[in-house]
Amino acid sequence: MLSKMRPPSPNRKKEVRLKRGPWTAEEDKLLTAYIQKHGYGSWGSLPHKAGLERCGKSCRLRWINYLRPYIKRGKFSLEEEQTIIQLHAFLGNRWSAIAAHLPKRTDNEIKNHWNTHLKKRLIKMGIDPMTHKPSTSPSPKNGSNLSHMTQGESARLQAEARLVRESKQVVPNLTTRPTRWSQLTRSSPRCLDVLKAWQGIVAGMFVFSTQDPRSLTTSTLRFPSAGWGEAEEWRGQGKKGSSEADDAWFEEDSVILHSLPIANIMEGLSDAFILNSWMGVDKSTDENTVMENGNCWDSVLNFLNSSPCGSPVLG
DNA sequence: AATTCATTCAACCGCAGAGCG
DNA sequence: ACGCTCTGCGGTTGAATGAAT
Repeated sequence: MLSKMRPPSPNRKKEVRLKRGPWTAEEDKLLTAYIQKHGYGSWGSLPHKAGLERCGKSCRLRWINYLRPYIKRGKFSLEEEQTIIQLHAFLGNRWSAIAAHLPKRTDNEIKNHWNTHLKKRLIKMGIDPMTHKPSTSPSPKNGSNLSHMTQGESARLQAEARLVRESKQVVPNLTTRPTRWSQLTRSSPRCLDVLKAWQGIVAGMFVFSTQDPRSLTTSTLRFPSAGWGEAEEWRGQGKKGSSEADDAWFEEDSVILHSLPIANIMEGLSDAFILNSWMGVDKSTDENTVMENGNCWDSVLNFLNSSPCGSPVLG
C-alpha cells in the first residue's frame, strides 16, 4: 500500500536490512552519542550517520521514550495519576497533549499506564473511562443507557470541536504567530490544549470579551506565551548540543510546572469538565447530571487518594 | 517444577498534517 | 496546485515477566 503511494526513496533500498525489535545497549550508546554531539532532527538520515541499522522512526521513538534526558521512569505518583485522569476527561486520548503536562513522562508511558491501570480502576469504580461518567446500571431514570453513553462521547467531541473553533475566533491574533501555530497546537502544545480549551470555555461563558484571552488565561494558569516560538525554533535546529538544549527544554517545563499550581489546574479542569458536560449537545442533560459528574470527580479523586498504587483494590 | 494464564510496556504500524521543491 | 518526504500521533502488537494452578 505504501509502495503504491510512494516510490522507493534512497533510504528505502536498505530498509530490508533494517534491524527491528528491542534495542541493545550498544545501539543506545550510538544513538545517544550521536545526538549529544550533533543534536537531533532529520531522523531519516540520522540512523545512517549514527551508524545504526534502524529506521529513523525507531530512533526517534527510542530517543523520545527512553534515552532522552530527564525521563522519569517507574511508578506514577498519585498526583500524576490524578492529573492524567482529569486531563483525559478533558482531552480524551490525546496522549501527547496530556504528556505535555507531565514533562518527565512520555506519551507512550502515559498511554500504557492509562490502558493498564487507570482505565481498569475507573471501570472497577463503575465509571466509564471514555466518558468519565458513571457507568450505566439499568435504571428507569436513564432510559437509554447505551445511547446516552454514546451521546456523552459525541457530546464531548462536539464540545471539544466547538472549543477549538471558538478559541480561534476569540484569539485571531494568535493564528498569525510566526511559528507554525497549527503544529504547536497539535504536536508541541506544552499547556496549549488546556489553554485552548480554557479559552473556549471562557468564550463560551462570556460569548464575547474584549479582554485578551491570553492574559485572562495566564492570570490563572500563567502559560508562558513567549516560550512557544522559542521552543519550536530550538527543535528545528539540529545542531545545538542536546544536553544544553534539553536542559533548556526541561527548565522551560519546570517553569511551567512550578508556575502552575496543580490545584488551580484541577479546579479549573473540574469546572471545565462539568461545564463541558453541560455544554455537550446532550439535551437530556440536566442539573442533576451535572451534579452527578461533579460527584463523579469527587469519587474518583477520593478513590485515588484512599487507594494508592499497590493496594489490592487497584489491581 | 512445569504449565498456563494475565499483565506490562517497549516497539511497531498506519495515518494525518505540514513543509518543501 | 501537486506530489513527495518528514515528523508526530494514537492504536496495536508481542516478547518478557509475574502470578496462579
